[in-house]
Amino acid sequence: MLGNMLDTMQLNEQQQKAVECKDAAGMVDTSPLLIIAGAGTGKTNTIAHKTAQLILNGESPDKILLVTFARRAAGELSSRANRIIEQQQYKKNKNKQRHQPIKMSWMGTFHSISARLLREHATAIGLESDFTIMDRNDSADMMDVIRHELNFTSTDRRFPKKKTCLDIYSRCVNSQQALEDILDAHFPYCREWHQELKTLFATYAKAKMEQICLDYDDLLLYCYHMAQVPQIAQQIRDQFDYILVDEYQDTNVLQAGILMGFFPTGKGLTVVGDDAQSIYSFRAANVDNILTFPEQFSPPARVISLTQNYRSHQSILDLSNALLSEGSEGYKVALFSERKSGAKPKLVTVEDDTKQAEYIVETLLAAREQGVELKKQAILFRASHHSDRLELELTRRNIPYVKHGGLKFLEAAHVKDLLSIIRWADNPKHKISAFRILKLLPSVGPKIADKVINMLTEKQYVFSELLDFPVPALAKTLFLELIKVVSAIGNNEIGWSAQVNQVISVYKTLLEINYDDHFVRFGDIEQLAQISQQFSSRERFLTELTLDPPQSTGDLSGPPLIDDDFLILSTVHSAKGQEWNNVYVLNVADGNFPNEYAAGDKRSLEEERRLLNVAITRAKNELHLIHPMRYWVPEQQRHGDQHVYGAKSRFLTEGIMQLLEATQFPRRELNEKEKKVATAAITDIKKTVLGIWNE
DNA sequence: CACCCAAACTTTTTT
DNA sequence: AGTTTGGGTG
Repeated sequence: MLGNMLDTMQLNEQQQKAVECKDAAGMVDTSPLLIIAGAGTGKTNTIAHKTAQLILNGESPDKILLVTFARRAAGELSSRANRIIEQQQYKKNKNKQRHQPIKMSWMGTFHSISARLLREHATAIGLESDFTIMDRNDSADMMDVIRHELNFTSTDRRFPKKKTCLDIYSRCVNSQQALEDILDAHFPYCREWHQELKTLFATYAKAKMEQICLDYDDLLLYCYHMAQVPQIAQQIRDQFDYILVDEYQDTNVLQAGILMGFFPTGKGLTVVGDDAQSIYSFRAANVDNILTFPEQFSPPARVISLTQNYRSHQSILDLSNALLSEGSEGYKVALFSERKSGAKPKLVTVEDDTKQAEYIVETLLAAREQGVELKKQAILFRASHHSDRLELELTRRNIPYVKHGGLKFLEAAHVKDLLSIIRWADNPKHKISAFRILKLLPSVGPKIADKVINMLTEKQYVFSELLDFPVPALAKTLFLELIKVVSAIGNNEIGWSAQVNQVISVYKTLLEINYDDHFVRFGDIEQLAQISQQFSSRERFLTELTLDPPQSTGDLSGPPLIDDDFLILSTVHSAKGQEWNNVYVLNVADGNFPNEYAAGDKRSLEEERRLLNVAITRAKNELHLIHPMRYWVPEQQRHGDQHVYGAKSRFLTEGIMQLLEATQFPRRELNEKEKKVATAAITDIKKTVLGIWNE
């Protein structure tokens, strides 16, 4: 995917230096290292080579810890490292014997590695090792229940929504900052609720403990605190000789704290990243982590920059370089490419989002005519809903596409239902799941569900005790069936695949009762059953699925999509690490790039600049920045149906404009001759259309 | 107490 | 356009 395939086995001088890591005397150097890898500079390849090199030198794969940003990247890295090892061994002894594929067991995201370390060392820190991991939705639901219980909802002023509450909480944890500071900086409109929020969060934390649940933030938080326990830290330190961390620019205080806690001297530690692509501050990522990394150690860590870009041609890089140089912080590494010629990036001004959609469809179809498959083109945008108008147009014209960062498979109500049954069986204390399932029974609502859960608590979480609970008559049969299944699963009376079958057979009825479109939904359920069998156990299934949710429905069924050629629609955030021949960026106007909520604060503004930079540097050949003069803003309901006039993005300064080719769409009026043809044609067509009635 | 409907209110990006 | 809240009905 990345870079030029021909270059896979060959490294340039900078990459070689980053891989080899020897000191002046030619001795192996394990002192801390920072690799600044600009966009498209073959970062993945370099890390893969480095890993392969270590293994070829005799290092055990089990002693290498590889931390990536997303699971996707981990898979790519591992297969590439294996390819390199295979090639090298073949070169060395020319034997036909294929080596056993290396299995890197310690490879994953900070969250998944943390989960694993916590399960292993749970007893040492007084934690149950079979904790349930809650995804964002579970956590939000739990927040919701608690804020109702605390009576924060029935007040004259409206309390923040459950998701907002969770966002605030999450930010406090991940940045390790006080609630008041977070509210002032990022949620000023919730400031008045700070006392209630504090109570809410305290109760939420307690509830999680009672129900043996850890949310995403807890995984890091617990691990961070575990790293402060000297004996455990030492044990984990001894477990690893080399630690490689990718996308370091997007780590937060907790993640950096985990690293520094376990590996304070930085021995064997390599972090890789690009501060110019740090775009996750809303998740409390802190660019300072990468900016100050070298000074964390004495002597300071070495820094190697990769600056040769293998993706784009020079005029795209010129734009990126110029954009970044107008920013106010960072390592400011200018990228260069050997491809000196290429079309100047375009800034296309269109009237509104309808015209924007038209322009894109027209241009990308023209490109396809020229031989650029849809797959090699992508539409990028700031927020998920920005592509709504375009999606309509694509559907109308039968252009297949896949959207990343949109509605997730796991967010579909029926998928959540099914998972809830399994989760509840897995962890009877998991109230959120229990509540969700029970409410699906006919004539069972919040009150009855609550009673059932209380009963279960009283009876020490033994499911069979529920069998004679007085549920409403209508619910009786289903209720009994449900409890029997859940009980059997919880006790592991049957194997994993039988468990799934039983759950589905109960849920099928519930699905039919609760959803009109149950036919369509059942398809997803069957798909989920298929996926479940790829995992060896229930615990693995639940953990993996919450930590690495599939990006789109297409991910699950594998490659056989509707068509083999399809267009990619993606948020800029989800587009990280990817590349396409032609890239179209939607709504490049003030309000989006930069986002209006970020424009006030200097640091957020810089992040917006980097976000635009990420979008730009995805393009290999053609880059189209589209600037609608008016666009629809759904939040602006104050005056009803309203368009907002998008001012030109403040990032497009005069210097930047020099590097862009500014055009209009529609390009021009028809000339006289064309007008005549058009008029004649439409007259004829109208005649024909009416003609059929006049026969 | 469950369920349905109408009105009010919305801050983007995601492991 | 989707979520959340409150009110009315059965």
